[in-house]
Amino acid sequence: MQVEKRVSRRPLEQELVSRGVRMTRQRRLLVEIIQSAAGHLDAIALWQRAKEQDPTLNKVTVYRTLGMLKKHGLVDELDLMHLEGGKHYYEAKTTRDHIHLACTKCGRIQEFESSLFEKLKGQIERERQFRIKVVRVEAGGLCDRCQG
Amino acid sequence: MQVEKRVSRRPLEQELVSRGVRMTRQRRLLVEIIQSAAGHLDAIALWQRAKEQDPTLNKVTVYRTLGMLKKHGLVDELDLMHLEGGKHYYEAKTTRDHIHLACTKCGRIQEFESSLFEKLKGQIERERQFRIKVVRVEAGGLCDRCQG
DNA sequence: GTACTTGCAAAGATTTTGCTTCCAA
DNA sequence: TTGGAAGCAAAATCTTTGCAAGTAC
Repeated sequence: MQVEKRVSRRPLEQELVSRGVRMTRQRRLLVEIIQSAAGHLDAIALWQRAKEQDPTLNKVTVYRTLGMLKKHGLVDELDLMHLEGGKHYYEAKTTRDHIHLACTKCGRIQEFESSLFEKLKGQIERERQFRIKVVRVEAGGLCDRCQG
Repeated sequence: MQVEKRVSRRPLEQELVSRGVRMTRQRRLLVEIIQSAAGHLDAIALWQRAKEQDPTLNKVTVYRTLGMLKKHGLVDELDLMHLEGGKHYYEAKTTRDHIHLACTKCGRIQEFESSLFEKLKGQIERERQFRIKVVRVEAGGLCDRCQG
C-alpha cells in the first residue's frame, strides 16, 4: 500500500509559511477560524464569522483563500449530501480520513472513523494502481435518534 | 446488519408506473436516456441529448425529473470531486453501490466495487445505529495511466 | 521594488420558483 | 375531470473573473 502523505500537525498558518505562501491579515484570520471551528463551515458562514473581526474582509477573499487551501491539500471539501442546497463545506484536513454521516431528518452530521475505510483505500490503490489524493465518503440516512 | 432495500431490476419506467408516478412523454424520454447512458450525465448533458429527440423539452423539466427520481431513490447524485465546476452527475441506481475514482489529471472516471465497502456500510449501520439510505464514495487522485 | 493579494463590481454557472397552460389517468 | 406536469421567464444561490489599488516579503 502507498504510504499516505501526512499533513503536518503544525497550525495551518505555519504550514502555509513553510510552503512560501504569503500571509496576509485576511488569510491569518480565515485560517484561524477554520482551525478552531467546531463543525463544518461553508464559505458564507466562514465569511460571516470573519466579518465579526474584520468587517472589511470580502467574500471573494474567502473563496480565494479556500481555493488556495484546497490546492495545497490543507482542507477537505465536503458536500454533506447537499442537505441544504448546493454549497460546499470545509474542514481542516486531519491526519486520518473520516466518513460523514448526514441525517436527512434532523440534519445532524456525525463523523466516523474505521480501519475498514483505511483498508478500502489500500485496496483501491493496490488493485487499480490509483494514487488517492483525496477521498470523500458521505452517507445520507436516518441517525439513531431519528428512527421510528 | 440492516437489510438493504433493493431497487427493482425492472426498467425505470415500469418502476415509476408501479409507484403511481404519472408517465409523460418527457419523463419517458429522460428516463430512457439515463438508463442507457454509458457514463455519468449532468443535467445539461441530459437535456442536450433529450432535445435531439424532443426539441421542445425544457431544461426545467430535466431538473424536475431528476429531483423526482432522486426523491424516489432511483438515481444517485454524484459530484465526481467537482472535476469540472459545481454541477451534479446522475446515474441509475443499481443494486450494488460502487465507488467512483476521478483522475484529476485526465478526468477519467472509474468505478470500483468491493466487499470491503459493503462491510464498511454494515459497520456504520451497526455501530452508529445509522440507517443508510444513500452513500457516496468518491476518490480524487492519479489513475494508473497518469502516474510517473 | 515587485509580485502577489485584496476589494469591488460584474459576470458565470447551476438550480429553483411562480404561474399559466396542458395532459395522463 | 382533475390533479399533477410542462413550458416559459425570472429569480435565487453559489462561485469565479477582471481590474485597479494595496501590501508582504
